Amino acid sequence: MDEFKETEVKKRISESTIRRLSLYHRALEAVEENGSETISSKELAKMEKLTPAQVRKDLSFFGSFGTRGLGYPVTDLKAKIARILGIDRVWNIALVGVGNVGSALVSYKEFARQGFKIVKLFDNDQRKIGSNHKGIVVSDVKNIISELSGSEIEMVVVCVPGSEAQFVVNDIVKAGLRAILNFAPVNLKVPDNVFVRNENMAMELEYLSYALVNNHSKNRVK
Amino acid sequence: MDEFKETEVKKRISESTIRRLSLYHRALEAVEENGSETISSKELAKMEKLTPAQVRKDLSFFGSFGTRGLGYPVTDLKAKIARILGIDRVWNIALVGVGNVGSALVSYKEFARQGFKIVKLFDNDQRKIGSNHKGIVVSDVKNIISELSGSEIEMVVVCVPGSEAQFVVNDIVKAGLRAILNFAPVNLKVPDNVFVRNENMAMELEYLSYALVNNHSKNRVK
DNA sequence: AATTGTGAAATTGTTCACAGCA
DNA sequence: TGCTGTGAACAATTTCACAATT
Repeated sequence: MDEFKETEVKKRISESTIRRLSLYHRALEAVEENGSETISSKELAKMEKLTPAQVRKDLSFFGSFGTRGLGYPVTDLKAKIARILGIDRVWNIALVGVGNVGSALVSYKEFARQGFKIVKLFDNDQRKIGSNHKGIVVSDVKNIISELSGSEIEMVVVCVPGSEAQFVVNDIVKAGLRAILNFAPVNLKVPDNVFVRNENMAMELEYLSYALVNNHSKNRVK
Repeated sequence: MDEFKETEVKKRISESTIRRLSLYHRALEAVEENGSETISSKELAKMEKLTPAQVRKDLSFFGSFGTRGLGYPVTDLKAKIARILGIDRVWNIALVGVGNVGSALVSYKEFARQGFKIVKLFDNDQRKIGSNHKGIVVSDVKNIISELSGSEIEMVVVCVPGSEAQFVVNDIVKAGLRAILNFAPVNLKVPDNVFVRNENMAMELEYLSYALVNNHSKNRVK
């Protein structure tokens, strides 16, 4: 069974590597504003509390972007990472559930700045349907399948209550979309080719609670 | 006796285990509403898309909560996990930065439901200071050190712009607090005994972007 | 018969250490 | 000399597999 490998075996890039690419990208934005032209793995690592080896290893999965003895060219590396992450373009996004969290996200600058553009809103509340949020008129979630099918929208942010989330997601999947950012505190069932990321803000507070109660102390710096 | 587990030399429990405990707790809340009295590791795993072995291993770090042949008692296990996470009590929380995200969190039901009670608000905007959000009057962030020092507040949610976050956090640390949930897109520098969790919503969209662009498929054969 | 609890094995992820290059 | 790129070593985490228990 361990004979020959296929020639085009896709390397398995770990989720943590991708998440760190986001951090590197963010750090490089800051460095670029400083005007620095190059940055070493050591400096980049320090900015995000990682190790230089980790930075080099992560980047090496995608190519050789640096110059030995010098470091990485800031602008170029930033562009390459943006390319890898697919954020060298605009993504059109729909948001379902214009409640507290939903309406906050409509105005969330960090999304816009990274090219994530919320262009459509849905809700099931008659009082909200037809109302205007930041120039976007709220549509009835009943029409979500037809409005998303074949549209320019490729991602959906779900901010509805937990009890409704699965139904909404079923419709999103029916409309043929494959990327969902879920703020509802439930585990969504989706087909294998659909990507779901969960944003669970209470979970982070629970982690802090655990840390305080268990009186952890962090690792020493070597 | 599993009572001794707590007094033993502290095992290093991984972050992922703690995060999964949050998931188990959430799942058990749902199961309890169903009225089921016991649940097997297999059922619990299925609810959160994990493996039964993972569930048993995670729980085994903290004690023997189940009965062989039967499974785990739902209400009891839920209470034990709440105890481990430290969410068997109310945590008083301050929130700094009453902008879009900040004010959404003041009304975020999931926090309240888990015993995370936002009791104090801070901002640096004169138009917001003195205003009322859900019964809480916004204080001037200038007074944050004195208002938090020795108060009943033990955690702070930071929702200020990235450029201000480090300054606010310095004051939180000066006030003696040790748990921070950070929504600003920057890496905060804090002493070793202070816990910071970062909530980076754009990062999750970036992950979705990567997944779509790289045409991943979750059921890819290894 | 069903299911836990847990060492051991397998897998995945991180760090080391150094060859290679500017 | 300084710093990258990377195989190898190491560490952490997950899964397996089965004895123990009800």
